[in-house]
Amino acid sequence: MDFDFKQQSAVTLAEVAEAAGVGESTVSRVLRNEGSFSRKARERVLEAVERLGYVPNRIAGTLASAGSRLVAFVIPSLSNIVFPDVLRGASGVLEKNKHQAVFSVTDYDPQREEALVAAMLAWRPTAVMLAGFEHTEGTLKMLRASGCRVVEVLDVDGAAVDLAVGFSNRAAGRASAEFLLKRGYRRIGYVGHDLDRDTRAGKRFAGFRETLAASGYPLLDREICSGASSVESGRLGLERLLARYADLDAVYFSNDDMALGGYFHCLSRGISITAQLAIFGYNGLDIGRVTPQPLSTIRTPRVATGQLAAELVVTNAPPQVVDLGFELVEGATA
Amino acid sequence: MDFDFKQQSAVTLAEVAEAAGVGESTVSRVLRNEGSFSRKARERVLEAVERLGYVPNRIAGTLASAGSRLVAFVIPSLSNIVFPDVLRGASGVLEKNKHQAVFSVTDYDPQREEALVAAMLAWRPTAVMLAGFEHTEGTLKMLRASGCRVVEVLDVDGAAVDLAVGFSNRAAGRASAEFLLKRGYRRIGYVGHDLDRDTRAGKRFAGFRETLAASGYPLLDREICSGASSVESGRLGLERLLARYADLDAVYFSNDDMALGGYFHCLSRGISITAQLAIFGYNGLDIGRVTPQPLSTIRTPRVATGQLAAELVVTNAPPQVVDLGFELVEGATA
DNA sequence: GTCGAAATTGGTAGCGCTGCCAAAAAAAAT
DNA sequence: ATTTTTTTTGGCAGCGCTACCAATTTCGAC
Repeated sequence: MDFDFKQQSAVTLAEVAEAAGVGESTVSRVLRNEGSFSRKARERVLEAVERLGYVPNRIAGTLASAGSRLVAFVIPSLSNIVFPDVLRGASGVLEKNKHQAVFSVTDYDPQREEALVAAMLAWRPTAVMLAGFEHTEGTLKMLRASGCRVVEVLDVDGAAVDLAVGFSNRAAGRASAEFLLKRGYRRIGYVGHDLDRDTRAGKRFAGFRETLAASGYPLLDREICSGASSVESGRLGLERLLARYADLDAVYFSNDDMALGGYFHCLSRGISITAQLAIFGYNGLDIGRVTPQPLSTIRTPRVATGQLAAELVVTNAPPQVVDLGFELVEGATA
Repeated sequence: MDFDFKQQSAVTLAEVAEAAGVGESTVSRVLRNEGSFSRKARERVLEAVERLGYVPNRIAGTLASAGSRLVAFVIPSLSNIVFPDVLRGASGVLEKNKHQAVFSVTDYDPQREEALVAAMLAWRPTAVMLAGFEHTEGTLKMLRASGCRVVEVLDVDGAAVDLAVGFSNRAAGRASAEFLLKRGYRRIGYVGHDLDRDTRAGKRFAGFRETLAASGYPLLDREICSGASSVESGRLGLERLLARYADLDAVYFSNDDMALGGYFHCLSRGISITAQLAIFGYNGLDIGRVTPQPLSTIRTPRVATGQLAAELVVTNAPPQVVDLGFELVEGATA
């Protein structure tokens, strides 16, 4: 299976200096466009760089100077569109500011998160971005000791290490409940995915139940599907829930994927949406806007979260928690 | 806006060595679990590491030794689920093999791709992964000169620089056309997104048209939506196409996102699917399996592509092109 | 033309780690 | 107890770059 591959290109800054007939420092200054150098020196350096096909070595550069301009993302998942969205927002800003994104996936496991944070810190990133506030003691300790910026995204209900950008999941849950109650729904159920792992979904659910309980129309039943959220498990979850409580009049789903599953279940079974059963989701996915009846949901600023998180990092902003809020989309399913 | 933040943790290997009362080399060997050292030395080192909260510096390590164990992904987009899927597959394998993923997003722009590849190579990655075979001359030149492994994913129709893992988009287009023809559809249209940028979608379309033309039932019309693929533009595209050709009996979409938009359009307008109009997609998204009528589409091994690509890299396999194939999902919409 | 200020330049000491090598210690063989 | 073999150990030279500083050149003003 093994195979001998040629070594890395060996053109170094010293060779460029030699070829250009200038000193190493001059090459370094020209390439970083920093400090002073003559027009002539610049031309000779650039010519040599071009001719030799020199590619600077940022490993060496970082070691010699200060910042790595590396931003480490330690995210729970890539299947849940939320995280690619945050990455997308952040990556645009980072690229514009000559930073690099590195990432690892924890699969919602705090122990893995700890290991991955350690691995990331070995690259001496400028900042580490994590989802939410729930981390192991070890993770927190490492982050605090690392001296690099820490951004906890997609939540604001908790104690931030340094920076935090997101919105209140608990408030989103409450707003969803209030909306359903206002619309007159009373026999309400919940279909969700694994809450222990996805603590933000857990917070939404907590806020939701709390509001229902306070209103005098407590949650009737819930169906928790093990594993990650998916359209299929949303469908299945609703089917199971309805088997137990056929007379539910509204169901809150842990997110839009699950809700779409529920929506399709209703379509398939001829369950009239809103007349017989209301459906409410979370996230505000694009697809939910194009279904024959637009999905009632809460739209979250995921891309903006990534963007702002990245901006705070590149501008070296002071520690703060930014609540970007969310928007309730009335839609037509509740 | 600026803010003074404490410097990086300054614990170095030398300090650990000092604290443990051993030489630097011994610390290095213990931490990498390589070479020989006594049980006692190991204990003292680990104790000191723990006590000082030492985090190895891979920047320095990489500079001193050989591989960075960094794998660079230069992908067109994070909105198109295809790429997060590939990343997901690869990231699992890479983490298992102590490699790190770095990425940048080109937004389907070859010029940006070139700039980003240059930026990536500055990190001296073990491998660079790109989408498809269409790159600028400059990109190819740099990649070849870099000496690092190159993996071109999600396509096999073209000349690979080194490794390639994917499937034939052209063949997928042909298979889709054959399927529709076999089902008896004759008045066929196409709704797609920007083909110049997404060359793989372009290849599918080319294969599709080719087969139709050869069959004597050439493509009747097409609607190209500018911008990225989305459910909304699929819906809109179909609406426009039907305004011109009301009597189409089947529509091929550039992917499942677009196709779902078309599907929803039919649902909304009461267009009977298959009886009046057939819909065919591409990708095999999960959501297409749960709609009341499962989407007819081609399922592609995206996660497996990422996995295999990563495996070939970590095992340093010889240059090769691996065609992972695809699966036609009959579904119920065509 | 001379002089001081400003612009430009190159040498060199690290950055923190690993690889190499020779020295020291421990174990095995005599 | 001595020699040989094996295991363990530490010193130190880089890896390729940037930061710092001192040296040199250029420039404008007098």
